[in-house]
Amino acid sequence: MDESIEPVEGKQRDRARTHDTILSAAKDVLAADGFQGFGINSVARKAGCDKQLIYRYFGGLEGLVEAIGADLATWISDAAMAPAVKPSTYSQWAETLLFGYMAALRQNRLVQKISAWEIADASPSVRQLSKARSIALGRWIAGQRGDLAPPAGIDAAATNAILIAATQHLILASSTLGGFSGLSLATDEDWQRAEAALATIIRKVYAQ
Amino acid sequence: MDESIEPVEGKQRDRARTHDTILSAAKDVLAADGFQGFGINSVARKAGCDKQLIYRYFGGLEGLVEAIGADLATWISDAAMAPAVKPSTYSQWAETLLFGYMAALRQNRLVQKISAWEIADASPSVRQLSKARSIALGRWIAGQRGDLAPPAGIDAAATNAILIAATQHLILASSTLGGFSGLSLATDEDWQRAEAALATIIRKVYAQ
DNA sequence: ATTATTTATCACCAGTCGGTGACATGCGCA
DNA sequence: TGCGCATGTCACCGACTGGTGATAAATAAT
Repeated sequence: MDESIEPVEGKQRDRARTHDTILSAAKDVLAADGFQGFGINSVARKAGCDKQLIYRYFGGLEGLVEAIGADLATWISDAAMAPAVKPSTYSQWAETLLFGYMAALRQNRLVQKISAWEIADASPSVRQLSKARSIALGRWIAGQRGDLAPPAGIDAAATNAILIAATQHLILASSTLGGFSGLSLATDEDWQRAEAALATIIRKVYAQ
Repeated sequence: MDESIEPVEGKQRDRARTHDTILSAAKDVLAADGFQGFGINSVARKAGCDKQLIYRYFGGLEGLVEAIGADLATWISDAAMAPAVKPSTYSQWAETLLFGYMAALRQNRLVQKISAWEIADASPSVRQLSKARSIALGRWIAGQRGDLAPPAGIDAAATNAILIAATQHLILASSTLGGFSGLSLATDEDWQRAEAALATIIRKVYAQ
């Protein structure tokens, strides 16, 4: 008999490859079915391998989540491009930062999900992932920081938190509900409208 | 023997009472453990009765969720008090509406949870509850609507959606993370600071 | 007093979960 | 060649899940 027929495509005794397959399957399950359907069995099914391997290579679910977190260490720096022009006013700087964050978050579904779980669920696994997300975000903001000062009499920290909260909430709502509070957020035009409104707020609040 | 000793407190063959016990246990489980731990068995355990009764009185989990939704029909009208003075500018009206919503949402943990699940999870049960929430909210807003017009050149619908999104996100983040984006939201002073920043935004954007 | 009906409980089902120990198989090394 | 280790597979465990049919017990109707 010729046993070289059909090597079964992937059962090729390659630890590194299997490791990566599991990791990517885990991220898929997480992004698709949420933390609800996330478990040893579902990840193993998705990866097409035995769950025993997850224990061997990651030490169980906990280690798997840790590995995903490590994989997320640079999500925002990878996604948000550097500003084209150096901002010359605090208002410009805030706008650049907010839109950079918006673009980066919009194109990473997994990070969106994590941001949503952060406020919906307080399970240890979520904490782990949200910590990784937060660290990456903090590093990115620190890198963007300039020496511009906000106008006097404005609580910039609170205002920025509000603007970021709004941005984040709109993105999360759009990806599950397709909009928020009567504002549709499906098409690019919808988002241009939202961006325009945000820009107006920033300019009016941070007007020198 | 005296069999009147110890009537076992609640196993008194009272359908209405058992019905209410189950409903309130369901809301407790939902608010405490989230949708994760919400199920026939856990609700029955919490209510201290047999799960069969949930099928009999509510037709299963689905009917139970429906009943909870009906219970939520007036959450915001019950919580948000009527404005003390009738607003005379659009800016004032927006501020009143936003702070009313904020107060109502802050004091109802279950509705907070539902709002969070809305954007984190898309399960049918969540959709059901979030629909009930949304209807109650819409009715309330319609009741508050006046005949004031926003300043020209301002996209009021988008701006209001942004402000509501920010408010909602800050509340949800505060109850699970204790704050957002470096802004602490634990004490009343923290919230006064957030409210002040929101009021400033509204006044600057909606300045006539 | 004797039925009927409602209310509540129990035992059990198939299925899934996370987790583990035993086993097969292929690869590199001696 | 054969040995040993790394890789992958399988069968099984106890616990839990949603769901259902049969049964006990208390109340209402006759």
